[in-house]
Amino acid sequence: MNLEELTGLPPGATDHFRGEGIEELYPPQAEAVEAGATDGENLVAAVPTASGKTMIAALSMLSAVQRGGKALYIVPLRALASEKKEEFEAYEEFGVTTGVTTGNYESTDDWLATKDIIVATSEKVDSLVRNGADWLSELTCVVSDEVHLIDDRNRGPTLEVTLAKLRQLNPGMQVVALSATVGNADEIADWLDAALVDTDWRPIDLQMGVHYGNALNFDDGSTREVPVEGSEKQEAALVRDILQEGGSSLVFVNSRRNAEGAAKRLGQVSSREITEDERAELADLADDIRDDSDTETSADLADCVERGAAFHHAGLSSTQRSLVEDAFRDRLLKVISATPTLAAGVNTPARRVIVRDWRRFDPSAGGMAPLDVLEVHQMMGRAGRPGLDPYGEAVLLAKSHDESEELFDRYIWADPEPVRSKLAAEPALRTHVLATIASGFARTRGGLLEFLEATLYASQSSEAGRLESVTDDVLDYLERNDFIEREAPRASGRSSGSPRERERDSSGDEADGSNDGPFTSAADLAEQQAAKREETLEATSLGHTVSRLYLDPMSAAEIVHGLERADERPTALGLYQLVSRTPDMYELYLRSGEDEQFGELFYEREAELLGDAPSEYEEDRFEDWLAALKTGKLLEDWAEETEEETITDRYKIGPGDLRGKVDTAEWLLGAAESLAAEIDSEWTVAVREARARVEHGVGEELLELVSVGGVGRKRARRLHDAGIEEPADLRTADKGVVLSVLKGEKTAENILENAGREDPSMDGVEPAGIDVDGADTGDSNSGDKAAAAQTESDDSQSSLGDF
DNA sequence: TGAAGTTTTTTATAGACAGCATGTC
DNA sequence: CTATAAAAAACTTCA
Repeated sequence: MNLEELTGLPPGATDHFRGEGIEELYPPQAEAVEAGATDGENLVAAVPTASGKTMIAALSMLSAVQRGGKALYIVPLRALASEKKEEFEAYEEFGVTTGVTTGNYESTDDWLATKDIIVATSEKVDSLVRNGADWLSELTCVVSDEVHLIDDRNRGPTLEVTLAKLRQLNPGMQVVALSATVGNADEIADWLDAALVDTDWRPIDLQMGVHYGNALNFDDGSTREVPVEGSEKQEAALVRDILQEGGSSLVFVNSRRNAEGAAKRLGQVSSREITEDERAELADLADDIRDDSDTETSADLADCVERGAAFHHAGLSSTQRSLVEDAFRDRLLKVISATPTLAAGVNTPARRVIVRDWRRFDPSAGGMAPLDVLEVHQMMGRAGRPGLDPYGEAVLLAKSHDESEELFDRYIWADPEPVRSKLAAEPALRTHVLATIASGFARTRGGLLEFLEATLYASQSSEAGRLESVTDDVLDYLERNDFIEREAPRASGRSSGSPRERERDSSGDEADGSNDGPFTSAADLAEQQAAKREETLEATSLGHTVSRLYLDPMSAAEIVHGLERADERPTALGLYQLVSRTPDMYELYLRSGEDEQFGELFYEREAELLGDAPSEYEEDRFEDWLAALKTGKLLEDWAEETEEETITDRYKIGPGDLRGKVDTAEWLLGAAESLAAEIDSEWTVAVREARARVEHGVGEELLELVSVGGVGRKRARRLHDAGIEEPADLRTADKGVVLSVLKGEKTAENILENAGREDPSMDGVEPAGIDVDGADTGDSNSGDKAAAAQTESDDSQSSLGDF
């Protein structure tokens, strides 16, 4: 199908696409258009990665906008949100505007309401639905990218429920679901009342194969010699082989350590194939990486990068991740070894993809479990850049002939697994049931069940009554914790109930008519059931707060109980441990030996912890408690200005993990603050302070200073050491002192200006000797020395409790 | 006896969304 | 119940 044949797009859109070099639609795209993508028809497109799924979405959204509507594009990752934003912002040249909203992107409701296309993560959309954003009801088109993630145990239910709610909110709305090729795209299409485009067509050839011995055997029967020389590993041979043709490669492994180890070894391969110019650019890139964070992980990464290789996993900071991704796309980096982060994330194609490890440690399976076919296909789909590579190659590694055969059967010839809803899992249900009640989507038990019936879970579930019984358990839990109130309807049974639920009544009792059998007991039962369906559900004020804050109700319950139990003002550590033991905090596991170490810490500081510790004899629960204490201690270290490197070293985590923990704690403590206010706790201020300390990573005495723009944890400490204790001091302090503390004139001027000083200019000011003004604390150390001293004294990792 | 080299045992294991109100070194 | 790499420990070798 030719671009000219498209109708219903905004004027200028066709020219825009032609400007991008698009003349003709790919077959799946044409098929989507024929199925009504540009006419507002529902559509499920199950096509491989990089086969132009975004174009299908774009055509649907643009035609919807042209008809005067508004479109929403749901992505699974924040990184994808910014990627799509860049892409869609180009539409502004013909007058279609784009806005993004994710947890950390700035966005206000009125601002979004003016945009034609909005990009958001599924959680953010869920939150918007809960908080009743007005513009949601103006949507005429919703695109859900990577919809197969409904299968994900943690985040799938959110997407599923969100889609169901959006559909209930806007009955005529177009739904376009983009999926990887999965086993049951037809079921998803059924659920969404959508047409189905299901194909494995790809714009460039993808050859899949298995490397064994010295040969690479492809699925089309062809073979390529790739000899393994000397003691090198298979992946090294494969990387070298394709690099000599000028192609880069992507190696998927199953652990962070393996990713780092492989990158180190592959650096020896890649460093032989880079030019002098590239070497210089790589050195710059390595410096950028070192600048971002001075931890061991960064240093290792920088060392690899200098040789043209890199590793990629969630322990990297987001800056480092995008530096690596960009450099790889620019062909500067020749090879990346990565954990599966990269397969799901932003687009980073390579000529050759090597799936080295196809098994992964899975505690629930009791050991190593094979990866899903879907997952391996997602990785393999990263092979080949349309228009740039002649073809893509995806290679699995086998160590024996048998394994080679197994890999062909298991992954290359195999179809991906079907997508199964995970909504019935209790943690998911408890969150979404509360949200559904709080946002007024359901006001009776029957209404709730009716809503749940519209989910994929219900359409896939064969086990009758399962959803209902789990729902009842969840309702009990929510009522027990004071999040909802339930009220039985008046005994008369068939009365119409309260006025506001009348709207639901007509559809809520459809099953009853057939029950007028001769046996009164059956009729009684039916009546009882009908009565139960009319039970009213209402969120309490606390329940509304929990739902609005986007907390797991269980987290909220834990925090509320913890605060209620506190007789004295809680310490920072107490609060950090409290939020760390909620299910919303991603767990930090205890390593061997650490149970003892943290057991000791526990006895030392038991009094600070909120609520009752589980008995030591309940091993599992006690261990969880200690694990939370470990996380809490990490946060306390951070809030006591411990160096980043000391922390990453002590807890054996990457810089990205530290940021992640701090972010989550900040969010949870913010929520805890609202909860404290809600229950009239007297510790609201303590919570706020603990949150502020985590946010900035500083001690209590620096909180005022860090509120000045341009002053972070390090500068604040140095200023404080120099006797400048609060923003007001900055306005009167001797400029020489300020300059010597802050280094750099521009920084100093900028900070003084932010502090509201009238004459921030540093012209002609000489730095004063630092020890001139240390009088206040009697401590003449510069911040540098103090920081250095701290690092040194922290070197003994074995005793955590002694500072 | 002790440094250096080799084999065996032990150990550990992926990912990352959200509130709210603005900005690190 | 499954794997694998790296680190640590145990053991061997040789001057």
